[in-house]
Amino acid sequence: MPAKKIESKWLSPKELKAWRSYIVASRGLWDAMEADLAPHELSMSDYEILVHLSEAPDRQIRMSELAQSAMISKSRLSHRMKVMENAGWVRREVCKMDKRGQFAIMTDKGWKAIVKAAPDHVESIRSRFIDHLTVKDQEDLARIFERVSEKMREQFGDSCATE
Amino acid sequence: MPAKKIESKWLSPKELKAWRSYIVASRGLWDAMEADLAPHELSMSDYEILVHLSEAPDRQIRMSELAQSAMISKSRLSHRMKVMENAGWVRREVCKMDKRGQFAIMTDKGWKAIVKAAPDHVESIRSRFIDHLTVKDQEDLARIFERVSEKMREQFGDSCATE
DNA sequence: CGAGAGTATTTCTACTTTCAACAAATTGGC
DNA sequence: GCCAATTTGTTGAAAGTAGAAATACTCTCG
Repeated sequence: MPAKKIESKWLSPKELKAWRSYIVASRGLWDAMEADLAPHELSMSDYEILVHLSEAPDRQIRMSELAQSAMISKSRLSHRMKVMENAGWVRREVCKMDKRGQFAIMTDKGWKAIVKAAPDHVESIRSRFIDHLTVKDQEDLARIFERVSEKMREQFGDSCATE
Repeated sequence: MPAKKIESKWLSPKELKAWRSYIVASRGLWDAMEADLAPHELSMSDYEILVHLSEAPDRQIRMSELAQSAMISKSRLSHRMKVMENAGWVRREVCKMDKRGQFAIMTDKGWKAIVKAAPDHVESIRSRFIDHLTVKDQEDLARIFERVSEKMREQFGDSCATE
């Protein structure tokens, strides 16, 4: 049986514990932070979109780029943008250079919304996560997850295709 | 101003890096693992449900308990169970003792499905995550996320209320 | 016993997200 | 210049999800 890797042995206790703790905490953390953000009428995902938009030059950016940086599909971005457009936080404008393209543009109202939400969100990140880490922990986490991301990138181009 | 905490200062570079690396890697990891699991006609969430069900005594457990351990809402579990029931992986049976209740019961077919998927899933956990960690990393992660979970539990009972 | 309170689960409603087209515009070869 | 292939972004239908209301029991206590 010279086939694939037969090394699919089960996880050791330590490996299992690392994985389970990570997964369980992460799901809880996400839910808790969604809840923390809810008073601002924002989901974690919408917040992410707005942050990336707000960090773009002139607070405007092509839809595709935005989808990519926020790690969501184009169709999803399209749908969310429609909602946020109705809320008056963003507007869209065709790109002169490439008429297929659209620019997502953050409005003043959108800017104000994110500026208002940010301190609470930061406090949420702190109280739910950062405050329980030593500086060493922070460095370790950064190093570890940086590597995980890097390996994912080189591993397969697949699955990133958030098409 | 003795009010709440005004300490909502922004994150330090190290804090920010820890948070961003964690969030970015986690989203990528989740997507990649969903993709890895897809050939088995399973989502991460459904896999989780089946694992908890399979670990219950006699591979059967009350709906509420299952929802709680899999960290999903009851209505969602209800819906997924209907799907998995159609797939023949589980069945439901009223509880004799308390006729309000239902037991979720894993069928042989369900057991076979999870047994078949497990090795690939473990390989996925390894290749995407565990293989990039030293034993020290594993211990650190377990400790850190254990604490994060613990703090969430004691912090507020809210948001855990996956009611 | 029987009314009212409480519990377990499903169903209903209102989104949100995904998936598979689709139109429009651009690109590149010939 | 012309046509096929690709890229950009949108859309509508289908699937998924959360939370409230509905349903069907059980329990408590007078």
